[in-house]
Amino acid sequence: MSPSPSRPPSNQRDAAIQELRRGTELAARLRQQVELIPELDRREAAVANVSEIAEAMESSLFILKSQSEHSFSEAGESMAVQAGYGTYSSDGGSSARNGAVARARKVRHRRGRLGEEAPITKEILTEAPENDRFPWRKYGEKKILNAEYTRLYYKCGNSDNHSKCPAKKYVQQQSNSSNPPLFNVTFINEHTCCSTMFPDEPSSRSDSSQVIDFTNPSLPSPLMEGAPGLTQEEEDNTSVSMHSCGY
DNA sequence: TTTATTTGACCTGT
DNA sequence: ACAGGTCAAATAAA
Repeated sequence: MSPSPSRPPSNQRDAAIQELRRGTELAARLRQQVELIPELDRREAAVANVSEIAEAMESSLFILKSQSEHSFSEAGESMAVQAGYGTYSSDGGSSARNGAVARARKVRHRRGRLGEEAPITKEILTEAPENDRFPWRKYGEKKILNAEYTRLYYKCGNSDNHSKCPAKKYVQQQSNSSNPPLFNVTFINEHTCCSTMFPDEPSSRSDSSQVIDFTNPSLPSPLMEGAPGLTQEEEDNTSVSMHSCGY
């Protein structure tokens, strides 16, 4: 309805994407280097940090790419974004289905038949499945055939409030129990809420999710621990206006 | 008291 | 029939 909020020009976005790609590569190199640290504790801590850096890069890349895709095809044409170590497809093989519930006699939209857009999925392998700076709420857990660990189901913490964010993720611990354990995380749908959680900051009362506009270039990276200057009240005042932020 | 998580039931697609 | 995904009542935690 409302006109889409102003976005950075595409050339700026492309430049940012390029920089983020470079950052991702550098993080990969850095990881190789820190893996040479002889002390186990320090090595693991460093590897974890580098992984987080890489994830932050990925998230930012994904956000920017989602935006540029949207600017080309608003109507949810099949998106093909390749992002670092994550694969991205318009129908991630597992084809997330919408369930339905009889108990509540709710009529829910069925899975897209012909012409209905498939959910956007993105799969990554990570040691820290929680650490993607979005507020997730667990809604299910399931034993999966031939999987050693149960699969956990999360939806965006803003799925129930006004923004009706459709984003979900499935977390599956890899059976080869490496140390630290690896998790296969499948993201379903983009975030429409642009919310992130900053563990170091107390969440505000009655609105546990913090609404941050990731598209705002003035924002410091959420990766910086305890990053100051995030005035989310300002975001609230500007009513956030639903950026399609992706991850 | 409110909010988040757990868990068994039930759904859909294959 | 089975596997995977979702719901919502029950429960736990804040």
